[in-house]
Amino acid sequence: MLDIKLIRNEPELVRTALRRRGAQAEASLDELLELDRSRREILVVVEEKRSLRNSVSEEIAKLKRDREDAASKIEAMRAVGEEIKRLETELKDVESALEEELLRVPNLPDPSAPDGGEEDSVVLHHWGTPREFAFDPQDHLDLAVARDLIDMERGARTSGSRFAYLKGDLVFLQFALVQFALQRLASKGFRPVVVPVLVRDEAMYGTGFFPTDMQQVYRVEADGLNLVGTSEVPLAALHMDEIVDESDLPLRYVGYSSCFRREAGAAGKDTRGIFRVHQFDKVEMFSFCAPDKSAEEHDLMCSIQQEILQELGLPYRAVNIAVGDLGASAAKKCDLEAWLPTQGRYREVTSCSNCTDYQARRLKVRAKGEKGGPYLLHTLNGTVAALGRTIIAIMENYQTEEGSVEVPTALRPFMPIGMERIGR
RNA sequence: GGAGAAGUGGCCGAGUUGGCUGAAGGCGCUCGCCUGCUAAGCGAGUGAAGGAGUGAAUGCUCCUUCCGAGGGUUCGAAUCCCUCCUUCUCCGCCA
Repeated sequence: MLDIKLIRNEPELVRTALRRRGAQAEASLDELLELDRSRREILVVVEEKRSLRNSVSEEIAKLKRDREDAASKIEAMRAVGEEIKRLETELKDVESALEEELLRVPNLPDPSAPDGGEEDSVVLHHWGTPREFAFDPQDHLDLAVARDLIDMERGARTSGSRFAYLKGDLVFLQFALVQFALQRLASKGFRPVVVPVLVRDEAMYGTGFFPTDMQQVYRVEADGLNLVGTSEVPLAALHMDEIVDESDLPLRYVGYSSCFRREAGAAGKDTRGIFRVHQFDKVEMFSFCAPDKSAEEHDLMCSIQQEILQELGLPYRAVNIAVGDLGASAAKKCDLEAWLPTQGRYREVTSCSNCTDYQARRLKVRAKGEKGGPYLLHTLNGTVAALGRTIIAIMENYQTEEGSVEVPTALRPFMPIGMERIGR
């Protein structure tokens, strides 16, 4: 959420920034300003009346204590009370309309995010050299099906399309990745957290997934809860409504959870294998930091992501995502795309966003300390390991001619003893 | 799921014949004083949100709201009524 005061005082600055996201992002700006104006107009009147009521009520109390007659004042205040009630209703209507509009306005993009849509994202650099195969490489699903490591048919029978069973040694690989990722991040000061995956609406609104991306979310209507699409949601909500001590910053967490996405609108896209499924597991890092430190923090998180792919020996490229492709809450986002030999291209495996104070304002996450305060923090999130996609990248890049998969050396300490190869 | 109890400021904790309590008292914290050091002691300060006014500015003045959340009763509610949420205890069930 944007600061209404910023919109009020610098409407043109906001308009210009939002225009980069597209016409509809700035569409509600004028209506918003009008609602804000009328809110303050009504507020002034209400407060005057309340002030009057307060002082007269005191007089009434005094008269009653002295056992004098207060009937005429009480009678007068009855009318004022009704007037206040009427104005309060009016005020509340305006305020909820304002709130509703405000919740739909996306974050202001960072100047360093490139203009344009998906195709305008800027490749920052490459790492690693895609392997030359002396044979025809197979894709992850062929490799896995041959050894019954991924079962899409039965997944579909049980749960529908885009659900899978992961089986056998691939399960060990997944948990090796989890251990590797968690330990690496913990050693860098990120506190491991297993998060709730069912969350209240507040957490969804607070992180900016509601109302914009409601159609992507599985909802458990009976309990009014939502399945999270990423542990970013419960991690961000961890400090909801809190004023933390500035000296504890930055607060760094690494979460592990299953993630659930409806993938509405992705029909026909990436239908093969487990590249795009409704349920996958992910290790995610999250940071709350001081507002003047978030650019630095973003760099740190991006470098951690790269370090991990490098240790896994997966060739990748880093991409600065264009404004049109940013989520509502991100001011800036960088993806890492790993090389998939059978697709002959780089595909997204991690993503790292700086949400500035957008989520913090919605969630009311603040700090105070020497700098004074309470002031809003900045929040950042980044993938450490999206297990499904990382497994795909490992399988495809580390496959052997006979169809087994070598385990990257970095993961071997976390595999069953002696297991250096999967599917032999 | 059933039966009870409770939710007040950073923390503990007063506050039920509704009115002068944003909130006693204590702890903690900050600043100052004092003291070889430390401890103790003394003094002052110490919640948040919104709005109006004022200033070049760090600000300052005033008002409103907030005692788990939302409604209601009343001239007036932390105090009375209703709904919801959360926590605790006991029982049942269960990974």
